[in-house]
Amino acid sequence: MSPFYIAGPTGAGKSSVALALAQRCRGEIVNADAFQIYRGLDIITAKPSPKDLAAVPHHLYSVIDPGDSFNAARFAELARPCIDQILSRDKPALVTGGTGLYLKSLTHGLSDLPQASPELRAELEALPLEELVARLKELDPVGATQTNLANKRYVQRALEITIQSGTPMSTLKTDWQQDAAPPAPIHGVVLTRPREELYQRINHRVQTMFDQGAVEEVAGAPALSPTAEKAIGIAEIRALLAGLIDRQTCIEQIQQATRRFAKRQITWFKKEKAFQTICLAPTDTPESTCEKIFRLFPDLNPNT
RNA sequence: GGCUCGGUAGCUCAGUUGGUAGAGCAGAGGACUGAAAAUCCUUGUGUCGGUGGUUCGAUUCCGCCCCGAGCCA
Repeated sequence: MSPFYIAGPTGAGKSSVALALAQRCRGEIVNADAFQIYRGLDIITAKPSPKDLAAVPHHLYSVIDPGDSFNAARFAELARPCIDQILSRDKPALVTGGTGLYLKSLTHGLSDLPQASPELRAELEALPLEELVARLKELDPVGATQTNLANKRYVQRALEITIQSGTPMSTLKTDWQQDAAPPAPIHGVVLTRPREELYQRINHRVQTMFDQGAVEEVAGAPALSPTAEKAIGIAEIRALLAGLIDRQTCIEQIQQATRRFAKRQITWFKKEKAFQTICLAPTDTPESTCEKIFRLFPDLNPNT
């Protein structure tokens, strides 16, 4: 048995569909969102409500200290046993989230690569991009052709792998081709909406976050790790708290950043051919969406 | 009513010593193997406010009109 994935851009309604689906098929939900995994920041990361979290088993929500750094490999290490355990109890595991890389770490696995090294990273960070590119070309010429050399972060990572392992990154990376046979059958859906509607939902949701106390949440947040700090809204709300922008501007900036993020997610999921895309309409409810999913995946339906 | 500035891409503006125009932002598209809500790449034709005139040719010069802002009555 394999898990069932519920992916899609932010604001499409993944969480409520996952909840309804879990209730219908006695499933358990596993989080695949890079920020809902941290403790705290419940409002700003749009976590399911306490009521929803209590309604069916939810896993990997609020399990990482926001002062800790986290990454895709650690996610996969946590998620795999969690999924296996659910499946071993003969329950559907509904992996739900919008972080494409995290989902892919489960569907396709990650190559066996060295972990991030804060010291090396800081050292590389100090160097100009041209210098990093030159070093990569020297240490791993093949890898240099496979890396986006305009993206400093990718060049840094390629160097980090090569330097730490002593082996060129290009020979360590396993094949991740789209058409290559995945390690296991992949079942899942991408839930999306027409662009205009999705954007309206995002705008509305950000407004609601402010009504619910997003500003107070960020003001009272503990020290955040560099990774946790990247959640959309934190920088904006801090600017508001510092008096650099007003509330309306802050809301608009967060809405815009979220819309852009959703667009990037849409781009990512477009090429995830293993997932069935379901484009939802305003009239769709979590229930009606479940029916659509059951039609595509009859095995999930407990009544068949 | 008079005078002075403005009116150019969705927004803020640049520019054309007369040969129909370009930046930033917004928007759109794309990439993605341990920072991924991150990071990076690509992408700019618009009655140059309207209308007459001068000119081979006007968004550019001139007249009038319309719309803003300011000053003087």
